[in-house]
Amino acid sequence: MAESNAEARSLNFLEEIVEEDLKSGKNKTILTRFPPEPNGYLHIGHAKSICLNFGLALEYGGKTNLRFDDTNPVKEETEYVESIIEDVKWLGFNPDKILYASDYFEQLYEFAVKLIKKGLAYVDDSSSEEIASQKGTPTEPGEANKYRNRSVEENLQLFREMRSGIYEDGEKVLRAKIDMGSPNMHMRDPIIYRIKKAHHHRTGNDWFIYPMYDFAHGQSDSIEHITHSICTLEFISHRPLYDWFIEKLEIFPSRQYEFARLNLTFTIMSKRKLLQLVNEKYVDSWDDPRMPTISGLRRRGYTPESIRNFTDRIGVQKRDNLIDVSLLEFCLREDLNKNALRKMVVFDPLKIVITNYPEQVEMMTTEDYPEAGEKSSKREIPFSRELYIEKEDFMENPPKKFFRLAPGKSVRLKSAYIIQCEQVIKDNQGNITELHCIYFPESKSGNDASGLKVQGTLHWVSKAHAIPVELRLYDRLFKVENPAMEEGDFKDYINPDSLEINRHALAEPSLANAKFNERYQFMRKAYFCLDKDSSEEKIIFNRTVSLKDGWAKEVKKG
RNA sequence: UGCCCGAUAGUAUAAAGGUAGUACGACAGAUUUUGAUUCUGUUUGUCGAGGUUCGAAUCCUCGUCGGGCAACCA
Repeated sequence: MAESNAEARSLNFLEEIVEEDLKSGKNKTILTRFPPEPNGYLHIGHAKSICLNFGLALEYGGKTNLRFDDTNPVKEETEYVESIIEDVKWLGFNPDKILYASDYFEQLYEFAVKLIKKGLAYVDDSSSEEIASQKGTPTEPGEANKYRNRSVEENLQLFREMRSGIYEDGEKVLRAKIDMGSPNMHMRDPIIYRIKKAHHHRTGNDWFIYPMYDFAHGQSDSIEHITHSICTLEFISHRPLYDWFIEKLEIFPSRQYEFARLNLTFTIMSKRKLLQLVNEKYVDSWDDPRMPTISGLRRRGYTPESIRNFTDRIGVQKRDNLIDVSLLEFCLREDLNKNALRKMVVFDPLKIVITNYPEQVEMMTTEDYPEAGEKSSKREIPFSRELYIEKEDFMENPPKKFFRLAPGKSVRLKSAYIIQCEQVIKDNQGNITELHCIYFPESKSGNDASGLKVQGTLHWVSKAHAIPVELRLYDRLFKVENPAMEEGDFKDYINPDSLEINRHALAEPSLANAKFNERYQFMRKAYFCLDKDSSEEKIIFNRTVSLKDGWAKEVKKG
């Protein structure tokens, strides 16, 4: 992956660390890991972490494990495990190994015993409230309690009993004996094992005690010989603890490095809030195309390529950030522009009759991938006397800069003829019902001998051949840039117009064979993909992202 | 009023004591059988005050501002 043509490419801080460790001989090779807790679906923020961890390993010839941090049985489910594995693979990465912290429960238990034997851990009978109050606050030191001085033998006995299941949840915990006066809250004798008589998604009912994050994560890293354990900023204050356990347990010295998590405008990244949106029906599901989840983005039509590209461009640093969603959309369009099949779909049909065109069907040839130029595959589209164009592409009294159809004005119909509007037909209420136009036979696309010049080109479908489709038009989920930072409930800022369903759109006939793995550009409108709700009777497309609309901008300016 | 992170255009991200650059956005223009794409140009920045130095975004000091830390969550 190294850039050969840019030897002076600047490195991000993680790449610098890795290069230094490789150069100094500290590591011969690197091993990273992506460590999700299977308690929810992955989102675009996780994609940044995945790309970072896998990307770093790929760049320096190392490997990456996918390891589930499954130490809290009450929150974790195999449904989440499966979705996470699928999402990582969809993004284009292959874990060297798929592992689980729960695989190490026995070993972790032995680590705890070792700590007790060294006089560095003790069983505490205090209640959760007592422990909290004894812990002090960030500005006041904590204080030791009477259990802190239990003998090694007694601690060993008690810890064994905790495992055996004779105590109930909350009766006892195992704590590391460090420093109740530490300015770092995490060093004030952190709890490392608690009793939870719960069913675990993998170990079933084998265990009554489970290790806490701080006594599982670093240890798992060490067991796997992870060289660079990359996590988000909020774990910085855990690092002294991470290192303390490695030192006292005398195990492989994995090292932790922290980066700033991704924040994106007009959405939220909290798993808890995302779960709330699903549970309270603000969205249909975890993979609702409005969700920032990987599965939502996938269903929306995002490509793995565009997401990987995006994470490359945003870089990685330790400062908080809020990235403009327009950058994500730029990366998406960049990819789709190259790879989406062009199609014609009329969203809001207006009938036109070509009065001088015979009652016949003529097949027009058009390119599937205009960006590919001559190499593009081609397809044929039926053209006939009665067509539909977009309502918004006609104006009876157009402003000067309107390049589309108007009485007496002419435009080209994409890949077909130039037409001129002769007559506007209205109903009793004065609504425009159809347009009568004439076409110029000499102007046929590909061998235009008319010499006519037009300012606009419109998309169209043939009335007799068009097929009805449903379009789901998605917009941003929130009305404000940073919902998480607003006053009050984040749900008050949900965009009520985040989904608009169009049931009267008409598509060119080739779309009857739309495929799930294909991306489309409905010309002059937006990129779309087939939705999984589609059936034989109803073809449904999701709008992935709109095309940039220079005209809309012009209109807005007035 | 403890400890720990951090601060470069609107948003991100480079510059490792020596010309503040790049991308996205915005704006203007060219091209265009998609008002798309492409291309060209313009715009805007080192949190503040001191210090070290021939020279500071970079090193030091003191501030200011933002974030994190007091789950038997991860």
